[in-house]
Amino acid sequence: MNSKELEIYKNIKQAIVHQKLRPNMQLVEKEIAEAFGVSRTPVRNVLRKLSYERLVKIIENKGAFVTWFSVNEAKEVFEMRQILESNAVRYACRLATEEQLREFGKLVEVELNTYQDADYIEAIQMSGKFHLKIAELARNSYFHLYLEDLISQTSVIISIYGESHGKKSTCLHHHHIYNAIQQRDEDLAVKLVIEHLKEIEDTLHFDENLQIPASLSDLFQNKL
Amino acid sequence: MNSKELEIYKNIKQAIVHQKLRPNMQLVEKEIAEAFGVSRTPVRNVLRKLSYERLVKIIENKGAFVTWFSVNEAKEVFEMRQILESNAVRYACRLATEEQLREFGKLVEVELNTYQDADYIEAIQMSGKFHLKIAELARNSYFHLYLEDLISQTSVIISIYGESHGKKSTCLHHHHIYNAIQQRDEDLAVKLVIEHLKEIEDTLHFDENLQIPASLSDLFQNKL
DNA sequence: TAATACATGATTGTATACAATCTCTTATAC
DNA sequence: GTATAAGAGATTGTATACAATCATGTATTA
Repeated sequence: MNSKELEIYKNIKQAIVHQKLRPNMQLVEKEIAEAFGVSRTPVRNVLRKLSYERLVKIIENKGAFVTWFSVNEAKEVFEMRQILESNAVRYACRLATEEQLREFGKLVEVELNTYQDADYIEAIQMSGKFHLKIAELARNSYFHLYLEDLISQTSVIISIYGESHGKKSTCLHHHHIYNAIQQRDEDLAVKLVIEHLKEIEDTLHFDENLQIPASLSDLFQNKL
Repeated sequence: MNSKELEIYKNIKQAIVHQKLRPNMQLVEKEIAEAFGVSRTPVRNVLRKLSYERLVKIIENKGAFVTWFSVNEAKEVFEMRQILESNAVRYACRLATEEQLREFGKLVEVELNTYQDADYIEAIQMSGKFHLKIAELARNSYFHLYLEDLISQTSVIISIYGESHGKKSTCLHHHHIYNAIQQRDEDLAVKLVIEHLKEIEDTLHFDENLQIPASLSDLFQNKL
């Protein structure tokens, strides 16, 4: 992916993760192409990449839509995050250098400060960075590869089923997890990560019948 | 991905996994397009998908090449497989229905028979199916999603560093693992899976300096 | 002879034109 | 009035033409 596509990719992904683009919304190639001053070709490449990350669902001859996660799909995401992150944090405890831990400490500090003048969108971003930092410390690029996607998906899931981001507790949890890693207390760190993920999941209101309409015509099309 | 692209995708992926296309070989768009009687457009889409699966590496303005895995990358693959498969097999023990276990049993039988008239390529395929079946039984689509890729990557890694596939021991291991799952003995199943993966990894000869040339010009380019 | 510059060919990257498909409207028949 | 069919518009899918880039080979010059 070259710089032009990367630019488009980052923008769309951010719009989805920041919940500017809501689940089920259609992403029309031509509109995006015109917005970025390019042809449809690079846009199509970006939409495909996003579909492999499950942030976008492409339906043949219909188009690309921001992914709607069913209750079951959402639970799968949390389950896989628990598996990967509990392993990652264990590896992190064993493998992180003192240098890396200091850097990690700074990140946690910044997150705490960011929370003070809490911008919702910044909170999403900071929280994601925290979790991905643990993946980095674990020294296996697949942790980062997979968790990058799963964490982005979590943002969409939260935008569907709840209002969890930016909670004060998130920051405190992160700080406790950091402390455990810093003291290289594997078992405690794993326990805290699992609890943390559980708490996020528990703030959600899983309603099978919930539907966010992508447009007014969508909302009313069955009522005429 | 539509049926046309799927056809191309399956063919190229199979050629890589079956080691017809060797690591570092270039995949020229035009050649592939002509071979399948299509334009470059769908071929490019397929190559991109394969690059997201890490079977192909795309270098800007140079082209697509079958991925070469470094020793470190190879070890990451095995490490992540151990994490995912040990979890998957645990879930499988808990969640698989009796019906699913019977089906699984048949698969193991077939694998044993296939081994008798052992075709190397069939052995690769059967072994992959076994591992992916466990991912299915675990009832979380991410197991299958991730392991599908990791298992394909393993084939390429074996083609670089060793000659492990099709061993008799593989089949026996699989049978033992199946028995453990069938008896829902989680801890035993996990232990056997970890041992099995370790043994595959141990048959490899990790040589940092190993290089498979993609062509003669590649081989001699540093010697002139 | 060695090094640089230029030209050529091959390959990938992008834009665009056209084909196929789907959706929604309108018209027609019953 | 309802249901079916035809048609227009919008959107995606594919092929192709052209642009950009890279690698190779040749020629020129010191």
